[in-house]
Amino acid sequence: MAVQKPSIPKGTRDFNTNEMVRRNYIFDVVRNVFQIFGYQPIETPAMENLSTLMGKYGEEGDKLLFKILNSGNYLDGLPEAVNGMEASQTNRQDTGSRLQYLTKHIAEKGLRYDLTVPFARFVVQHQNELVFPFKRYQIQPVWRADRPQKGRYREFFQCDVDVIGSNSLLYEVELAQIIDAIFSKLGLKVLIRLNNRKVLAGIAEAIGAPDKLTDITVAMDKLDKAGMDKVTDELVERGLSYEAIEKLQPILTLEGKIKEKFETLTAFFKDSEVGLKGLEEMKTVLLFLKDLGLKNKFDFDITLARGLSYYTGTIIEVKALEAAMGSICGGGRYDDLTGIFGLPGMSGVGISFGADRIYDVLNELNLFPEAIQSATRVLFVNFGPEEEKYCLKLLAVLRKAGIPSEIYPESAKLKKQMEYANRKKIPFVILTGLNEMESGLLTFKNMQTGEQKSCTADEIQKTLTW
RNA sequence: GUGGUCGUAGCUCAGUUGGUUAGAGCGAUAGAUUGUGGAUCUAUAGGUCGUGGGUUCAAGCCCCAUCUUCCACCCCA
Repeated sequence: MAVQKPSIPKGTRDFNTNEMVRRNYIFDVVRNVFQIFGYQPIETPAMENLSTLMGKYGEEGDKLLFKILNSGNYLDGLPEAVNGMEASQTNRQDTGSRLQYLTKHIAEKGLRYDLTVPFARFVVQHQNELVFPFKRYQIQPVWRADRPQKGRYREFFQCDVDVIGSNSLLYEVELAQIIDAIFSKLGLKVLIRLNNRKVLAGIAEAIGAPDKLTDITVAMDKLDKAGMDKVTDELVERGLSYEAIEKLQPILTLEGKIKEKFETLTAFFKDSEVGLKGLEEMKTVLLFLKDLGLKNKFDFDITLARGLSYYTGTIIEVKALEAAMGSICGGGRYDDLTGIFGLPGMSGVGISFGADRIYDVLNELNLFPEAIQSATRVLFVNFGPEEEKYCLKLLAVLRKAGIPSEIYPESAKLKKQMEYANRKKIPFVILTGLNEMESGLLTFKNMQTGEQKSCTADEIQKTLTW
């Protein structure tokens, strides 16, 4: 058989031991903070029924879903018409609908696109077993059939925290605290941007275009990247009247202190109930945060939009201040995500940390602690069968004391064994030959400084115990 | 989905207007050194030039397709 070149699918990656140690460091920090705030873990399957996933992420999202081909002869039961259509209908629209029809028949499962929608499904399915408000965290990979580029992968890990079954704004505050705690622990300076969908709805209402909410937000979101001219162009393109745009512009360029933004917007929203409600919510959250004194900066940013269609209240996005990377954490409140699965009136709020992007940023800024680099702390050199037996007992003692340790598997040349320790960055080596066995004093070498001394097993254990 | 970009040894990269047997550095392995790693020296191994077609007397180099990498747009973590 011909040898095939090993490879993995586009946008996926292997992680070597070094990378995994660092990734686990991130997961550990995140998990610990989640737990401290009283969240509990769940997991859901990598694949969901397509009916669960479709239509939850907007039109774009549907296209980015990885679909799983049915097992068996998936062409069975497919109407002849689908194949017959091929020749006769060639225009693009028909191809589209034919594809949609075909997909529905040959694929009924898909890989999850995020953790929030599966969570909503989970909550509805297990509603009778859960205690509400239900606080859960979930750290698992998700998949998107996107084109890979900087900070964008087809398989990546999300770390979600959500609470469902309460509309208390205390949870918004709690999530901001979680963000602050995690990034502080990771040593990453971030900006927490906050906004509220109701504020955005209020803006659309106040400029007389309530039906254009999505168009307005999508365009607005690009303000810092594209600039006012481009945003205006896009708004025109999306069918907004000049009058509306004129009203919108002063709001978009709103700068300065949070207090001033509130004053301007309160006046702006005098006829918009939803806008005022959004402002009220924002005010509550921001006052709490101000009082709590977070380590990281936060800001009320009305240009923050966030695409996912299910958000209804607060929206949150976090950016690293010292690295060029998209958002590394985002989320918001969704008032009725469970409604579609038959459980209405269940408000939830949650955020998602993008582990892979956080990794890239920490790596770029050299923020991974040195101490996590090596796993094994001490290596026993192997001098032969007798010595082996002797060392195995000492090894068991060290391991029982919680010291990661190992023995070289054969009595190879010392050079080779030392090199092994060196390359694995094992900080200490114990040499136990016949001399040492007789005297009971082991040769203990520090690989970093190069110095070595004779010690008893007890002394070594003490040195290695922190 | 749209536009661009990259691919030669494990890694980073040379490779002339298309012309014999495709090179270097680092790394790896072995030895110099039989109880001591990092430094030095010596030797050795390692390549279907991403893949598949095509043009040509001749292709790493030119053409087409395809896969992959990276980047921008769209969208997003």
